[in-house]
Amino acid sequence: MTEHHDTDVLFKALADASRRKLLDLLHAHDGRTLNELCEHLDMTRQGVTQHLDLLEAANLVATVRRGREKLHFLNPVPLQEIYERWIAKFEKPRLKALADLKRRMEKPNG
Amino acid sequence: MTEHHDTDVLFKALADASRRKLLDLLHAHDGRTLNELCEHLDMTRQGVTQHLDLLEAANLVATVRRGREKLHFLNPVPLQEIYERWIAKFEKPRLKALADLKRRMEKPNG
DNA sequence: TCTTTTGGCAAGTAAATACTTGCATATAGT
DNA sequence: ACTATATGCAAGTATTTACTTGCCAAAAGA
Repeated sequence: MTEHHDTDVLFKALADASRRKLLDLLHAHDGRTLNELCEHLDMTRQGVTQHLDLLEAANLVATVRRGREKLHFLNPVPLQEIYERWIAKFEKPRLKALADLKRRMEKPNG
Repeated sequence: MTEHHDTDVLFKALADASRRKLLDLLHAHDGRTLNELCEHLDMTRQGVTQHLDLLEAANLVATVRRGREKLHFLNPVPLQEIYERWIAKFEKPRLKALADLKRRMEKPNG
């Protein structure tokens, strides 16, 4: 609507479970090639490429070519911006405190 | 994918600019009726209803009927959960510090 | 009771989305 | 040079999504 275009691209990039899984995979282990990522998703390589293209357009993934391979890296900055713009804004201090407590209780030795 | 269904519903609810605008409207002023919300969006009432239904399914909006009116309230808890699960997880302390700094510099008298 | 206001329900449509198949290209290894 | 590997590009398709139009019902006010 009256909103920044990048914001829309970013939220749309996050709106698909396969793409969130790709982010998770890169979070667990950065710098993977396309084929390495494909092994974890139940779709063709071309499908994965298209998802990665969207993540790259949203600036959530950066790539580097090394020879015939393409390495993928996670960029968490846009997620931080979502937090600043969309979550901190809506956050009630009490609710944050509750969430913090819940997190501490869920992993007491974390 | 291997993911919780609610997570998908939540991200999909946030993936549309009109729905994010509705959240903004409720953040600015809670408890609005359907028609009040319609005044701010350039679409039919039925279209707005469908967006609100998705927000309600994602538990981002709760409603109460008062006579013939339907009042809408924002529930920020799922946003907090996104933060806990998706942003804090990907966050590098340095990047958070940068974002904080950027925010302070952008509104020096905020 | 009659009319207006507020909202619900259902079906239709146009566009966006998530894939696929098929073929082409560049790098690497033998 | 030949083959295998890693990826790119393009077009087709089925589903989902974001709307619309049209009609219906309930509550409120005259």
